[in-house]
Formats: sequence, C-alpha cells, structure tokens
Amino acid sequence: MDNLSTTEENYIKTIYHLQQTDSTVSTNDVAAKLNTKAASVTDMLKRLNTKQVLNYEKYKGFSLSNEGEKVALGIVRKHRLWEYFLVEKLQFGWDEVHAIAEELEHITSKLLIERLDNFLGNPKFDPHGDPIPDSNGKIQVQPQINLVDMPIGETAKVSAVGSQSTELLELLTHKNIAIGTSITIKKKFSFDNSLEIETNSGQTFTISRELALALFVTKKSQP
Amino acid sequence: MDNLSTTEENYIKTIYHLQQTDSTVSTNDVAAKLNTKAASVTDMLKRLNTKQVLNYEKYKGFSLSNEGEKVALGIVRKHRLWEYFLVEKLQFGWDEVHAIAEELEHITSKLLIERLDNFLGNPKFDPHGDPIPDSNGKIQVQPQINLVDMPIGETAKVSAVGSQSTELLELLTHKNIAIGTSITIKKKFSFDNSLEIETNSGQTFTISRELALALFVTKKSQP
DNA sequence: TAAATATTTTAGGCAAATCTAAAATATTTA
DNA sequence: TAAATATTTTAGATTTGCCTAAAATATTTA
Repeated sequence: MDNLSTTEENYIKTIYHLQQTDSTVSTNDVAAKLNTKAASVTDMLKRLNTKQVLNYEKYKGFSLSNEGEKVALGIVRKHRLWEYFLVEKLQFGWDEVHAIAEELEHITSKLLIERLDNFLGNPKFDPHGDPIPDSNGKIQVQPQINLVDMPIGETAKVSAVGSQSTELLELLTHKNIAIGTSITIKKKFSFDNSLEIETNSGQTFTISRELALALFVTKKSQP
Repeated sequence: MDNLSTTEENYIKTIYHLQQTDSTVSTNDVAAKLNTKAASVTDMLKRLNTKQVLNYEKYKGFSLSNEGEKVALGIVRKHRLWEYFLVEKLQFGWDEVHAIAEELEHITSKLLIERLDNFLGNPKFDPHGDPIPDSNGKIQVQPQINLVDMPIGETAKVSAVGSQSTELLELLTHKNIAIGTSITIKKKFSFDNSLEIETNSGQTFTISRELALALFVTKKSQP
C-alpha cells in the first residue's frame, strides 16, 4: 500500500498513536486529534477500509490492519529521523521540531530516508527519547517507567518526556534535566508528593509531582 | 502571498522557468510542462490572477507579478538548497536529486531553510551549477556562455549543463568533466564542428558539437 | 482580407476532502 | 428494560484540481 495521500497518511498515523495508549479508539477521538469533524472521519474510515489498511465495521469500531500498522511505522520512522536531523544538525530545540517533521514525514523517497538514517549514524531514539523504527518497522522497546514509580535509592536515565510543551522545556532547562540525565530518587514527601532527586551532575533538589509525572526513565540501556 | 497550495506553487515555478528562456509563455506551454490540459491551466491562471501573483488578461496572455516572482524565487531557493544537501551530505548523484527536491521544495518553514543554508555553508550554486537565490530572492548572476561560443585559446570553468539526463552524466563522467572543471579551447574543426579541448587535469581530447552545446562556462568567479 | 487553422476559454462533470444537519445505532441511567 | 443521552453514520453541499467537448478568439496563409 503505497499510493496514499498525505491526508490518508495522517489519519493512519493518528490512529496508530491513539491505539498505542488507548485500548479502543473512537471516531470522535480521531476527529479531536485531527481537528476535524466526526462525519469527515467516517468518510475516511470507509476509504481506508477499502484500501485494506483498516479493519472497519460500521457502528462497531475499527483498528489498523497489519498493512496499516506497517504504513504507520514507516511514517513514524521518517518523522523521528527528521526530528533527529533538525535537532542534531540544524540546532533546533526539541520543542520546535514537531511541526516541521509533520511535513517532512510525507516525503516519499525510500532511498532518501535510508541515506538520511546513515548520515545521522543510525540513531535508535529521537530527541524526545522515543524509539525510531528500523527500515523493517521493528521498534527497539525500552522498558520505560514513570519517575513517580521509581523506588527510593534507585537510579535511572531520563528517556522520554510526557509532553513537548515549551513550558516543560523551560522548566527542564532551568533544572538542568535533559534526555539522558541520570536521576537518583533520594526521598519522597507524602504531603505534596514531591520528590527529592540527585542528578548525575551532582545537584540535589526537589521536583513537583507534576514534573515527575512528565518524566519517563529506563533503568539501563540506550542513550 | 503565503497561503498557496503545492499545486499553485508548481504552476508559479513552471511559469517562472518558462519566462527565463522564452520571451512569451503560452497556456499550452504550461500545460505541456505540467503534463496537464490547457483547460486546467486556464482555471489555474484565473485563480492565480485573483491571488495577485499573476497578471492575466484572457486571450491576451499572462506573466508573473512582482509578488509571483518573489514566490517563484523562494521555491527555487529551497529546491536548489535541498539539491545541494542531497548531493553534498547524502551522497546522491546530481542526476538523482531533482525528483526528491521537487517534494522538499514545498516544505513551508522559513526558519528551516535559513538553518539549512547555514548548515550547508551558504552555497551560491547548486550541484548543476545553477545559482541559489538568497533569502531576499537576489540571484548572483554569472555571465555564462556556451562552450561553442568560446574563442580558441581561452580558458573557463564549467558552471552549468544544459540538460540533466543520465546519458549526459554518463558521458561527462567518462570524459572526466564536472562542474568546476577548467577547459581550454585548443582547436575548432569546421568539418563536424567538433572541438579539441584541454582540461585542468592535463588531458587533451575532442568533443562533439552536441556535447559542447550542453556545456556552459564562466570566465572567472565562482565554484 | 477572408478563410483555414491554432489557441484559449467556457460549460458541465468528476473525485478527494471537508462541512452541517438529520437519521441511525449504541450506551447509559433511572 | 425503557427512556434519555451520546456516538456514529448518511445525505447533501462546498472547494480544489482536473477532465472532455464545444465555443470564442487569435493567428496564419492563400
């Protein structure tokens, strides 16, 4: 399935991402994500169903077919490689790259993306810490946990953030926390659920529960 | 004028390129270049006219407005910068990059293209030797002449080729001629209009009139 | 210059992607 | 479980971009 419009690709990608978090995905969910109306989504679901990338039964629900998932992973791969390029080579901040990558991810050349991958040194994770699927669609799964679920005394590396807002970036920059920063949990305060942490740069300070909820960590493994 | 679709941009770019060579541009010319029909072109001319990028009078003709020319130069800038990127950073051959750049040239971010320009070292000419407009749309004009018009004894640098066909590339590769190669005219044979030339690598050989017609040179200046 | 030819435009239609309003179906709750 | 509510789908329009066939205008040539 290769003859897909940019719009069709965007629907497939959106459904893919929604499926990752929610167990079931509704017409309304898709409409909300894409800033469109439920009726438009229904139209598209029917088109994607005939194109075999979706299993769809009216009024019953829908999910990506294997083919559809492959398409989605291809788009995600392109998106994340371009994000990596923008941050590593063009000095963009990680909070600036999403919109640009949304456009670049629809460039069709297969050869281009393989050459880009090589040029970038075959990165496994994008600037937000999200894994980059390989050319076969395989994703290197990281056992990620939320910072609030880390036991006292343990150390882990920040591997992803729960939001990509400028506000969060501002706070993290100020606290000197980035993807790759090692964090050790020193104390948990039950009064306000704040956490005292120590980073690999030696600083010790407390962070709010809100901030901790936005941080995901891995015990070992990747950058 | 910023809210232009990819299709509209392609029409503007095509009209721009046709205007560069032909003194007048016809509806049929545009249709031929874009592989479409004259009626479709007329539809688009009317749209572009209301969008102020075109001066159009029915049955009389049309040309880009100042605004339209600015748009065209912006697209050409993006196209050539991306071609430069593909050849210099991703190891593509100059005959492979056109189709990919046709897609990349429609990515909208202004900041992206300025950062890309810096990343590439602000190149002034693309891999085919064509000038890259600056961010204000200014083109560095090279006084280019055709190789057949060079007088005997003079030396100049290959700055552009008249075609981007794979066949031409094959021949040039075999003869060791590339953008930047210095060529001195040694002799002209009136029998078949072939030329004996010497290149900066010291080789001396003859080339056909057909090949000479495909080569453009500059006396001094740029790479 | 008038007729023949070529070019351009209009008229009317089609497909993709979207919308609003109304109808059909599912789910919730009293 | 039946009524109320929420969700999803259909029906019918709209816009963009393209098409064919026919009409209008320009250009060429006899």
